[in-house]
Amino acid sequence: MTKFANVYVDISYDKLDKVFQYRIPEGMEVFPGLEVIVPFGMGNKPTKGIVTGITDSCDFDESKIKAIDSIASGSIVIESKLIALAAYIKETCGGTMNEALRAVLPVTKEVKRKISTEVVRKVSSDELSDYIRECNRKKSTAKARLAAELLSSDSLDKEAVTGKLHISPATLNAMVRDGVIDIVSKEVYRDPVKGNAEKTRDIVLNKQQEQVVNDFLDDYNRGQRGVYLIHGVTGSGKTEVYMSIIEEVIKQGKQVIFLIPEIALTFQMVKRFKGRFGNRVSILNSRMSAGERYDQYLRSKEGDIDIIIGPRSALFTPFANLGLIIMDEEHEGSYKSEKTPKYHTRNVAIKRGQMEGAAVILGSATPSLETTKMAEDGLVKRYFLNERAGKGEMPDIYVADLKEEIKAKNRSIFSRKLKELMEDRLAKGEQIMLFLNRRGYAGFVSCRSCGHVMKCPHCDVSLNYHKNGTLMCHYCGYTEKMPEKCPECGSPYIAAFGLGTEKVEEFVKKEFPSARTLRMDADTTAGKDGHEKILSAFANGEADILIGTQMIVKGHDFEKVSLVGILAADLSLFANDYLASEKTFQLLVQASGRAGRGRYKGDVVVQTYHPEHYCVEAAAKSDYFKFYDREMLFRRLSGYPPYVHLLAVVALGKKEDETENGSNKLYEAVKDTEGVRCGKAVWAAVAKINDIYRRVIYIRSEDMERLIEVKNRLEAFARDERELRNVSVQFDFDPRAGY
DNA sequence: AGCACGCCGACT
DNA sequence: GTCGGCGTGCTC
Repeated sequence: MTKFANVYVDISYDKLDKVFQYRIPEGMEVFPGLEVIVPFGMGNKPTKGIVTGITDSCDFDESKIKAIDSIASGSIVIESKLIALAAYIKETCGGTMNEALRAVLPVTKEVKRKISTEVVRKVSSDELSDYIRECNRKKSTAKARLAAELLSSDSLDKEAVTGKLHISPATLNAMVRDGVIDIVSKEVYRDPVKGNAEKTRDIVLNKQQEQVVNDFLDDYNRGQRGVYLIHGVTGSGKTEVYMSIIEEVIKQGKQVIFLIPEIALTFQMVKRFKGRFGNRVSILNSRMSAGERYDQYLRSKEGDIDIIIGPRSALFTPFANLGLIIMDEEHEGSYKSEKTPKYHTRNVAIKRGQMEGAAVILGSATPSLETTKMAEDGLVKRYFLNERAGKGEMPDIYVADLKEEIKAKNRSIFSRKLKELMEDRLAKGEQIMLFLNRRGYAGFVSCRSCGHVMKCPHCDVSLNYHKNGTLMCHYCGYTEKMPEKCPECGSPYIAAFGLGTEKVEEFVKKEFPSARTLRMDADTTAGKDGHEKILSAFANGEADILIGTQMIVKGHDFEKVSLVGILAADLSLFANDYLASEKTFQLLVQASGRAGRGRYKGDVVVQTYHPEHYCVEAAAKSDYFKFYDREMLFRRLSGYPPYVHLLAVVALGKKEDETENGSNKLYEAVKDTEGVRCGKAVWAAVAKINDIYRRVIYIRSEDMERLIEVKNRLEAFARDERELRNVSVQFDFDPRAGY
């Protein structure tokens, strides 16, 4: 009987996002997940597509059905489980199936296996010693050199032999003829994990950690596969708990996905894991080469590794028998995809866990409100770790009221308390981290005469001043020279306001001339291993003070840091964003967590104009639940997640009027939907980015299903409505970014 | 997206 | 009279 295949044609175009049916030719073996070449369109252009299903009958005019051309060579077979996961992502997050398929496919094409050539010794050590003597007698120094090297190891990499040892191919051939060596080529996996494993020390769990491990494994061994939260203070040893659990899970022949929020954290995590689990651990991320990625994909499929470590894309590693997904620092915003489909890794991880019978562990010192709410609602089993595991004590946290500093005529960016502690630490040779949430030299540039603010011509934001005399847009990267006079009124009194990391560095150099500084922000980490270089330089003690943005607070563990200064807590606290308090709280707690991880007692200074803000107060006392209760009250009263679900419908267009008009049409189409509350279409806070205009509609409902229905209706509407043909519509459920 | 069909301006 | 402009519509 003729069979038909449902094929998603791999063209990244929204309006083509549906299955096409093709006849499967006699004798061709086709199954879901396979990539095939099909004739497409009037020109029967050979086009790659992904088979998502096989049917006996077709729902289309059979005379128009074409046959599959061939099976795509060198393609990746997607597990059918991952296709189902892609369908889930498409349904719950919006976007096209093609986009969802691409999201679950960290590897898209086969890359030729790397061939490694080795020089292998063929004779015993004794015979080899004789051979060396013989060579020396004949003055065959090259042969003797290689043979001597082979005394201590059975085989050597050919590249090293021809390179480091300066052995010519002719010599090698002669030695093959002499019968002492062989040259062997074999396919190997590329190893993306450079550097050596951290030496393993025996990890002794404290009582709290042990309890968590035991309780989890009790559940696990009974076949229970739920979602767990480990809420542990910074330094409480969550990683040791994870590793003990992982050890047991892989003993049962299952595999583990370990998610981290950022690629930059891979290195230090993988070092610890390699020490414990050897080469059964690997990594997967977008900075790896296509070949490296392909190999890790293959290794996971073929059962060559048990643990994969990586950012959110690693969630889609094709393990045969997935037993556990761990999401470290689960509160981090980077777990939400910023491009369509805008899925949250947590939701997809929980879904994959359910689909494949794997447990999910979420870990954080400052869990997201969503997760804590799930725990309070009994949907997530929660463990607390409230003491530091090692010798480190919790740091003392001082809040410096910047209003008081002004009253005391302190014009420095450092409060008196911070300055005093910095001097103390510099004198003792301990390290300091200074955190400021704004890169560049200063903030916006404006004219003191007329108030004109320098803005990006492509985006609806002000330009930031950088020290080399350029103005830069932090949205699109546009730069221009700092003008000498105001382009509006001609006044020379045009100047930069506000404080950025570059300027902080300058202040430090002025006030602490002997201190060595390092700066880490988007500008200094642009290169390939930018993060790593700066972090390892700091870890090696090449600087006394590390100055940086967000990125310095994430999970790094520096023994000698005993002081953390948060220069302007208000910068993120008063961002125009319902997540401002949550982000600030997490930041303050995580940043404080960097202090006093080793044998030095840590101090933290938080500088703010609003010491009475609940977010600052709770962070200063490290009181998560004080913050949680206040913030949940705010979310409930103002109608924000996790109390309700929020859907941002974003209309994007090249023309201002088309975008405005189109978004208004979208609003008209949904405004009377039952069970949802729909805001009018308004200009996004940043109304233009990269010359694309942005309008937004916020829709709220307690019921996620309702919002998904709304999304489906709007997707269909946008596809069919003429006035939306030049406007693209994107969906963002429970957005973590403001629009 | 691509590609073809289709109905209006400046060219051999 | 025709070559080609890209608006519109379709792709199993």
